[in-house]
Amino acid sequence: METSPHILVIDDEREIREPLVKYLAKNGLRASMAASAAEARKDLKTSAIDLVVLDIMMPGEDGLSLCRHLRETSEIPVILLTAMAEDTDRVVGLEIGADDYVTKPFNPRELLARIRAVLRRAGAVPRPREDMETKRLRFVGWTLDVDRRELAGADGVAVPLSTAEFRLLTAFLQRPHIVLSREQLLDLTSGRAAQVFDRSIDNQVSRLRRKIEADHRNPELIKTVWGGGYMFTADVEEETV
Amino acid sequence: METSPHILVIDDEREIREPLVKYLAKNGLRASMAASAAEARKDLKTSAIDLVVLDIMMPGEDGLSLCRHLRETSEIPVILLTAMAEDTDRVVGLEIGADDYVTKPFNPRELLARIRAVLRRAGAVPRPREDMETKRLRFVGWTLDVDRRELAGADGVAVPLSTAEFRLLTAFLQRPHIVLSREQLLDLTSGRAAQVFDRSIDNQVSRLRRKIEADHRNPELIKTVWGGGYMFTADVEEETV
DNA sequence: CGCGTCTGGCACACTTTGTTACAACTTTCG
DNA sequence: CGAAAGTTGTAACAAAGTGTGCCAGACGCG
Repeated sequence: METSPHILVIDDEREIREPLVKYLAKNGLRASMAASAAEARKDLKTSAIDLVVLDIMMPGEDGLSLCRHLRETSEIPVILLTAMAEDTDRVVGLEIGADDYVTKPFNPRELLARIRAVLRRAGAVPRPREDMETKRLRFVGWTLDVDRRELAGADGVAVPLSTAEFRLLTAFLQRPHIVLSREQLLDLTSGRAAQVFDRSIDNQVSRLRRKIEADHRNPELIKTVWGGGYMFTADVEEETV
Repeated sequence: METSPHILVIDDEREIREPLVKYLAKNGLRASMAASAAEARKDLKTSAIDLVVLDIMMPGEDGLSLCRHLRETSEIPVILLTAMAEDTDRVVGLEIGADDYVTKPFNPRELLARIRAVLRRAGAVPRPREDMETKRLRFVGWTLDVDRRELAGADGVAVPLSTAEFRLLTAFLQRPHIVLSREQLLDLTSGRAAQVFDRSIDNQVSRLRRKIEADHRNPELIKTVWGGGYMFTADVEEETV
């Protein structure tokens, strides 16, 4: 069952906000609205918003500020509404991380097309599935029980994993056959940014290899991509319980 | 090691094309140009293009047609250049899958900001350069498993490949029977521009030949094209799993 | 044949990665 | 509360991968 994307329209002018939400709903999108940045922040906390349409000029906290905050704390795409058609404003908007902008007055059909375009791009990203009902991940005989945080070999014998090892393995298993940089892996496992000479991922990979590779000197599962990062090379089978 | 994104500008008007490429290069991007859709298709085959800036109105095959083709066969982002500022044209462009558009005459700085914005979004995704669902490439007994980064001989024995060797071989296998210049190979394998006396590709070819040629003194698979580059001469069979 | 240019291969320098050791920190358990 | 065990990041060194300089030989052209 496909649930339609949830759009949040943030604009202080009711004459803009309400018709727009109606129009979007009529075209198969779920749409909510907020009349201020403060109101929007509440909605963002309590709803699973997929995309934000955001007016720049608003009393109180303005759109650019909220946009910046969104960019820092989430990956929710933002389309800016701007009254001015000046180049500098457009550029500033894009530079602080908005995904697109539309100048007022706008053609609703064009805005809809842009929303769909941005959603399409965002959807293309292999996003970590938060609605993971998957409980077990299998690969070449191994079984990782995500709920119990347990890894069992083909013979059924459990191999204890530390927290970091479990997170690293999970990150790999959710994204097999693609190269993951150290920075990405660090982000996925601990959510922190890399130091200048950060070798912690190397170390964790080394430790994980000892536990899951037949010969940790000739790794088959976690391959090194010189100058690129690491890649999990086995097929992964998901088992939802 | 600088690996700046590689932009392809496609426009039939030299007065647009050339200054734009210069401007992009001045701002830290690698830029190539094509004067027609046909020329562009060639470049797209032999270079690792990260983003396309595409004029809609061109003699011969027009921009929309090429854009549609790009969207069907790859995930390379497209920014459209359009002479008209009419809503319908914008919408059509976005609906067939362009990532953004700019109306002529355009402000170079704005276009640059849009290019950066689109690249940032695309860059978040580990980009599959080709629409490669292909998992195995076979040639005269050899089998390259692209997902596992493994090369196996006719006898099934695996030959270890380094990252650069793997990338080089993949570049060849995806473009057999075509002469590839050193510059193109460098672009395809490491995404960087060539130095003045760059011999790294020669070196990698030499190393690769030792691994896959029966007699690396008389290469049969990777032939040297004097003054031109290298050419992979065997037939390649793709196996999609 | 002679000349300049291009290519193959080697050696070496440099970068990146694997591994070990160790210190700092957390958790467990008495 | 404190000791013991386990976990994790940093540093250091060894090993592997990669690029550059060089030279001899191959090639194209007169």
